Amino acid sequence: MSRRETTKQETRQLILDAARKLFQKKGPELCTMRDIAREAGVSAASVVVHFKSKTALLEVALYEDIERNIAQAVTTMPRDAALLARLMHVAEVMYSFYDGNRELYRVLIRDTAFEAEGENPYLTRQLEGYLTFFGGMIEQEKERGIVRPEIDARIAAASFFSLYFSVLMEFLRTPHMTVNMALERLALCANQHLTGILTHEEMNDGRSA
Amino acid sequence: MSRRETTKQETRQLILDAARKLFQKKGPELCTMRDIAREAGVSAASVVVHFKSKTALLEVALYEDIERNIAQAVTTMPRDAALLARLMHVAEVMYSFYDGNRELYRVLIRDTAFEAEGENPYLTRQLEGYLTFFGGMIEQEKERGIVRPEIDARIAAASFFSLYFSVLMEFLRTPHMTVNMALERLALCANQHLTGILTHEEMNDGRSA
DNA sequence: TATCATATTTAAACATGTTTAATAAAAAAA
DNA sequence: TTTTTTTATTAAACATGTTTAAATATGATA
Repeated sequence: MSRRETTKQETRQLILDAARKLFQKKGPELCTMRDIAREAGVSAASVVVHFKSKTALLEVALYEDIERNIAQAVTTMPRDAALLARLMHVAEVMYSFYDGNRELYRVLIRDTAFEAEGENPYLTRQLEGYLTFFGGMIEQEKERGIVRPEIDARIAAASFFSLYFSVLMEFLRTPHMTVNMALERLALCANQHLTGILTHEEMNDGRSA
Repeated sequence: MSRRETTKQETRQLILDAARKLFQKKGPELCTMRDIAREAGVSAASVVVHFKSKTALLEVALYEDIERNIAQAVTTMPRDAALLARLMHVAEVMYSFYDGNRELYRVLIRDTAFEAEGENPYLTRQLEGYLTFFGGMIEQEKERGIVRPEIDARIAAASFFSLYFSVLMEFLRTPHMTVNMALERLALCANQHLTGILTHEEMNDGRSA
C-alpha cells in the first residue's frame, strides 16, 4: 500500500473512531460534523470526502457492530430448538443490544431503512443474509415434517422479519417498553404466524387470495 | 371568533395550501421553508410559528388526505367478504393512493413513523383506530367460528398491520415494484398468518413460547 | 533531479431549518 | 379615549450539513 493510501486509511480510521465515540456519547442528532472533525483532528470537509454524508457515516460507524451481534446471535443459537425458540433467541440478542442505546439505533434505522433502494448497502445485505439463513432453516423444517411442504419459506422468513422489525420499531420509540415486553409481544405474533388464526375447518376450506 | 383569531387561521390556511402544492410538485426534500413561505406570501419564520417544524407541517399537510383515504377504504369494504379479502381491499386502496406520489409518502412516513413516542399524534391515532376496527372484525370472526376462540384479536390485527407496513415500506423504496406486486406479496404473507405454516400435527403439539 | 499529474485536505462559502429580538396590530384595562 | 398588555408577524441572525475552489502533498515521468 502506497504512502498516500495508508495516510488516507489512517485519516478514515481517525474519523470513524471519533464518530463512534461521539455518536454513542451525545447521540447522532446532537453531535455535529464539526464536532466529529475536531475530535478526529481533521476538517469537516474531510469527513464528507471520506464518508459522503453524515447518514452514511452513521451507517458505516454502527453497522459493523450490528453485524457482529447478528453473527454472535447465530453462533449461540440453540441448534436443536424449535423454530420459534431460535427466532426468539436472535430477537433477544438483538433487542438487548439495541437496548444499550435506543435513541442511537432509532435514528440509525430511521435514516437508513427508509432510504431509496440502493442507498443502504449494509441493511440490504443484512436483510438478504437473514432471509437466506432463516429461509433455509424453514426449508429444513419442511423436510423434518414440521412445516407444511406447500409453504413458501422465503415468504415465511420475510413475514417473521416484518413482525420482528415492527416490534423493534415500537421498542425503539417507546422508552417504557422493556426488552422482555418486546420479546413477549414478538412471541405472540410469531406464534400466530406459526399456527395461524383460523379454525381447522376454515383452514381446510381456505383458498389463497 | 376575534379578528386576530380569524387572520391567524387565514394565514395558517395560506401556508397549508402552499405547502400541499409545493410538497406535491417538488417533493418535500427539494422544497424549502422559504419556498413555501414565498408561495403563501408570508415569512419563513411565520411558517415555523404556525407549524413548529417542517416535518410537523408535512404531517399536517398530508395526513388529512390519508385519513380521507382510509375512511373511503373502510366504507367501500365488502361487508360479507372473508377477512383476507377485506384486508386486501384496504391495502389496495392505500397502496394505490401512495402510488400517486411514492417519494412524498416515503419521506412522510420516514419522518413521522420513527419519531419518539408522542411526537406523531396523527400516526398514533390512525394506528389505534385501525387496531380497534380490525381487532373488532376479528372478534366477530371468532363468534362466527372462523377464527379460533383462543386467538388474541389485537395481536392478530397488529400482526396484519406489521405485514401491511413492511410491504408498504418496500413498495415505497422500490421504484420498479408495482401496486399489484405489492398486493400479491402481502396476500401471501397475510394468508400464511391466517393458516399458519406448521403441519397440523405440529400445531396440535405446539406450545406457545 | 525537475516537472507534471494526481490525489488528499481544507478554508471559506453556501443552503436551509430554526431561533431571536424587534415591530406592529389588536384586545384589554384605565 | 388613552394606556397597557398580549399576540401575530417578520427581518436578521444562527447552526449545521454540504459544496466549491484552492492549496498541499505524493507519485509518476522526463
